[in-house]
Amino acid sequence: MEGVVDGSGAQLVVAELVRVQGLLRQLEAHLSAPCSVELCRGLVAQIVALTDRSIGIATRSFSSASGGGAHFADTAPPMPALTSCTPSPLSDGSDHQPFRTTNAKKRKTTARWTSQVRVSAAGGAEGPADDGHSWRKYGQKDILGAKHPRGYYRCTHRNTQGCTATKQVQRTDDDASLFDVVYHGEHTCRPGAASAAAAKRPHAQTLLQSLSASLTVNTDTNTPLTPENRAPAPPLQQQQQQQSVSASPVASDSYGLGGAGYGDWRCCDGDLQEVVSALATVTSAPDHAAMDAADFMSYCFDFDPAVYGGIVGTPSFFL
DNA sequence: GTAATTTGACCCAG
DNA sequence: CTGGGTCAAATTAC
Repeated sequence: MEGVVDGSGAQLVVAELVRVQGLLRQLEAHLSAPCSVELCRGLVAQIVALTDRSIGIATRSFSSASGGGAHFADTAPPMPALTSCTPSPLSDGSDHQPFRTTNAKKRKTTARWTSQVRVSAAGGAEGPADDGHSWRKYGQKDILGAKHPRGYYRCTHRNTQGCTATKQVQRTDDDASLFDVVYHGEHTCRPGAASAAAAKRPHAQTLLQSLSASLTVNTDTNTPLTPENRAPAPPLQQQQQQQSVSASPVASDSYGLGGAGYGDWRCCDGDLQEVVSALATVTSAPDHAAMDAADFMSYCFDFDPAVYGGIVGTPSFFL
């Protein structure tokens, strides 16, 4: 197993996780003694922000280590709690060319495919988990050969801020609790300050999922399913993925790794997936402040103090 | 009253 | 001609 990513990125992620650990310990201390709810909320906010940064660092590390493109795996198996990017009904012949460049009056010409993920329903079965953005449904179509209709959404801020991001959501045929979500374009809107971080990195959970999926190990060969040995995707599709990532805010913000290439950060995919899962959970936990410290850490990190003596410590996947 | 959703029609690529 | 994506009027929700 050798998901190889950038070494400096690894150091940054470790540093961020250590800070998260410190904040969690503070939170634990505060929760075990009378304290201000606002203080705890502030700590949670810092934890979320740091986690978000870690996600961004890890994402870019993997992107650079894999040739500059984020890989939205087409063959990764499903994972608990996380979405998986699986062969989808969306990926039929027509969807291999989702970005037609036309001058069609009614068709988007600027939208680019950002990601294609499979997500589980949030709580109920009405729709996939909130991805941090506000969407407005503008259409629904029955798709040939699919059991469920496809919903079309655009960013709520399209009219006010000209944000061109769109997404398509379709319940999977085989599991009604799963949704295939295809994102087009980048968010150019500027939501309120409360969600500024999310705006800066609009699909943190999506990217995490993609990151995790991209490092899924083929258990038969014990070889990571990198783009090189994964079943070949349509060339156009790969090209589009790379284009969308290279132009994304994620790839250009201040935490960038300056084009660093392969490093010596070797990842055990199982551990990585745990970390990714934990990070994704932290950023999507419904009410961090409502949990007590033990529940919070258990929920987010499957943390057992008796075993680990720490929340994160030095992640075991940094070998 | 405003915003969001629904839904049939329209448009275009293949 | 067909299927997918979008529009926009009507409807519904807040």
